[in-house]
Amino acid sequence: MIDALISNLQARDAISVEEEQITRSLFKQEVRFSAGEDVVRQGSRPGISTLLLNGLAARYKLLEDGKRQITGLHIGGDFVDLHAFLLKHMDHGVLALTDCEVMVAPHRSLQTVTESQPHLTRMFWLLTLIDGSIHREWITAMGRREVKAHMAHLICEMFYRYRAVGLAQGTTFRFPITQATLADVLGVSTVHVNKTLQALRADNFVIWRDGVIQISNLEELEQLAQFDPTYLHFNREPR
Amino acid sequence: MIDALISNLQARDAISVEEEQITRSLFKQEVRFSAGEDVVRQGSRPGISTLLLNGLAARYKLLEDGKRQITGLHIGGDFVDLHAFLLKHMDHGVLALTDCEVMVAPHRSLQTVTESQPHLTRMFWLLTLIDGSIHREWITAMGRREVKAHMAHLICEMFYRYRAVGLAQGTTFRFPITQATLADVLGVSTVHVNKTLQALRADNFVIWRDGVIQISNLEELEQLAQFDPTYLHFNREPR
DNA sequence: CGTATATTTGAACCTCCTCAATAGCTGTGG
DNA sequence: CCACAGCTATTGAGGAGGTTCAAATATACG
Repeated sequence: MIDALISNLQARDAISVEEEQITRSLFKQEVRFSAGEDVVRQGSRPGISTLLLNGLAARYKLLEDGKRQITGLHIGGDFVDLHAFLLKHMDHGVLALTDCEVMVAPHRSLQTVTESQPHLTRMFWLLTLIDGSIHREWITAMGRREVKAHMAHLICEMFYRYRAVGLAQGTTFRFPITQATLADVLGVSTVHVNKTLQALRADNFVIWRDGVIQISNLEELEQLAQFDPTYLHFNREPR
Repeated sequence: MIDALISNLQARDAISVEEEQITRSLFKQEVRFSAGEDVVRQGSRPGISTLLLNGLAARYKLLEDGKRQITGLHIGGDFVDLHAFLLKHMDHGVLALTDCEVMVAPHRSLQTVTESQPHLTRMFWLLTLIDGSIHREWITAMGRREVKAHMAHLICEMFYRYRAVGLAQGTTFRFPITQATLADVLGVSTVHVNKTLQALRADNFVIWRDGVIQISNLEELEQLAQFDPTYLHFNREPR
């Protein structure tokens, strides 16, 4: 199931057979986390980086007053804490929102890649740059979109990302997140998430039940969200 | 004045004399931008990356409805659009907030670095990862801090960053940003920026006049902001 | 000295929050 | 098989934080 990572790479540039093999060989033992468990702890210094095979995970920061903000969502095929390879210190945590299967790559293996595989190194670098690009879009959504448009934007983003790894059927995809968690993504209260969600349903933008989202009209939803998928950089070109 | 970039690198790991020379040789012609000019245009595909020598610049996104969100601030020594080297397409613009001097590095030179200088490559990668780390902190501030604390947090961050490149005298530093621009950083209205700033002044946290900030009591300001400089990764270690 | 830019102020309004209670769902043990 | 616990979703009401609009007041510049 490292295939999803390969898909994510192939979606951005051609990956040679050798590079694919090297990438696959990076990951050793498989580990499972239950929903609610920390995959990576805030403040730790991991010697490994984590590839999410399946499940939903969140990067988050805790404030002293107990508030939580989720700064990123990750699905199968995401190299969740690749950045720890160079940052060394985790300034945030990674939480399993559902049961998760992951595989881990020792940092010394990644080091070897950087010493001998320039193109693959650039591709890994690229993955972290796309994370950054998503961060910028989220900042924009938090600062300058009202909550309804922000939520619509998030739905669009997750749809494109799930589809890219083959986890969407038409415009339907599984996105098992609770409203309380969603509140920590959007930076608003749970109550407001609930009411906003109802507004989206009432206007027939989405059908969202039992952790499954069905986008009724993608074009209209994108318009509401002012969504432009460019920032996900799903274009294949020499990097 | 590439020194500030070297400082930024040296602050995170030892850089060899050879690496320093290679880094310096990357940058060719010097270019000047006046306040208000675009350094990099949203939607463009630059063949070069830009090092800011001095001045203040902002990354920003424009929404269709005319709203603007600033997603990052950059000062002398910041490799402003290094990420364009691999992302290729600019999903946001970079704006000179004051007159700016920059130098540019052709992407093919950066390509050469990645082919032959693994450690330097990792250091450049690291710079983009620190940008990402700052993005996460901004997301958290936007989502879970009230405006007063958010503003305090930004002041703390800019102080640490200016100090790291030798541009702070004690707790005083030049930060020539208008309140309207600050509003686009914090994601609030200009009116509210003004009132929040007055509150910070009234409580004697800062003296901010003519583009110069003097932090009256850093410790108290950091407490108000719940500021922890860890995310700036100002620690020197093997990367 | 007039024009443009930046800051400051006031008032009405609205988004979103907090607090608190209700209702539905799922799994577990007696 | 029911009772209960625990989690998730939903609802209502009052209140705080932040917005918008509009105008007044600096401040800078040629």
